[in-house]
Amino acid sequence: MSEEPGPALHEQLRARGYRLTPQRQLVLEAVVALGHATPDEIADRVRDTASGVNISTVYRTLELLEELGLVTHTHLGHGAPTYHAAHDADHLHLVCRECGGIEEMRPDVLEDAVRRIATDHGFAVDVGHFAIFGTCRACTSR
Amino acid sequence: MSEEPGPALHEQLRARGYRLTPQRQLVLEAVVALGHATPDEIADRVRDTASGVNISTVYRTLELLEELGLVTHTHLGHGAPTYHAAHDADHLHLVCRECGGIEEMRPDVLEDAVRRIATDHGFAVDVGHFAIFGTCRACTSR
DNA sequence: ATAACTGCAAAGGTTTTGCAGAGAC
DNA sequence: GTCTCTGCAAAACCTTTGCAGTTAT
Repeated sequence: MSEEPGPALHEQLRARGYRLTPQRQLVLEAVVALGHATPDEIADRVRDTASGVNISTVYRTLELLEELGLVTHTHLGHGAPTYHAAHDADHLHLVCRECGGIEEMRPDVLEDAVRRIATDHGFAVDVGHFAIFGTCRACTSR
Repeated sequence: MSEEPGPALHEQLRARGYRLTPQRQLVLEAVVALGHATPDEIADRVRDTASGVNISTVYRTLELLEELGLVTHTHLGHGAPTYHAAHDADHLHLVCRECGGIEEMRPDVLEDAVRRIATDHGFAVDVGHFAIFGTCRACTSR
């Protein structure tokens, strides 16, 4: 595992003139712990662990952490976006439109396509950032 | 062009016990005419053409038309979803996260990946339904 | 001490819902 | 005449913003 412990966050923040606060640590920890989570779920999680972090602070913090490259977000459909810790962002989501289920998948399958899109369109694909919609095995055979 | 004129909609609706209303025709026409549009843009368009269709009717109608397979929607990011007429849904969207620009692309590049996802995961990918995020040529060189 | 950060409350935008009246069949 | 559909208004979400007080540095 290439997990970065606390101090790294501190450095990253300071390097840009930001400060390390308990809230920022808690939000980052929650994202890491939850794996996948919406801003709301993150706020809930933090509420359990500590005195709580206001939802607007959660939003502001997620934006900041994303700017620092520590988390990323994905749109899994209609509702709120899903946040991941950056270090395990390297997977795809298969979202079933029938049952709403979400599977994860290694991104290898798209390597070739990504290369061609870069060549043909000069577009650098961010593979983790989108969900693939369709129908899962269970729903297909129904 | 394989454009279906009015009567087809009537049949499709009746076959499922639904009714043909002016609002439904207008919304479908607007989707076809606009190519890409959010529910709000559709409502605006319809407002010009006729006496207007209430926004909640637009939502309800889009849901219905999607159920009938006449339109599809795509999540192009944060905000509102984008609707297309089903017959020209066969393209992909490249969404630049820097500038917000949207390019369209033929879906051929993904054929192979789609086949593999079907084989490996039993998941039937709906190619038109997702946006591909990344950085476009202009923003890369900036 | 200073500037950044947080919580609160209010506002903004999008989508959904309940219901009574209008309209397609 | 039915039963569906629409418009309206309210509510439910999700996210952002202004501001005054708090806190990291």
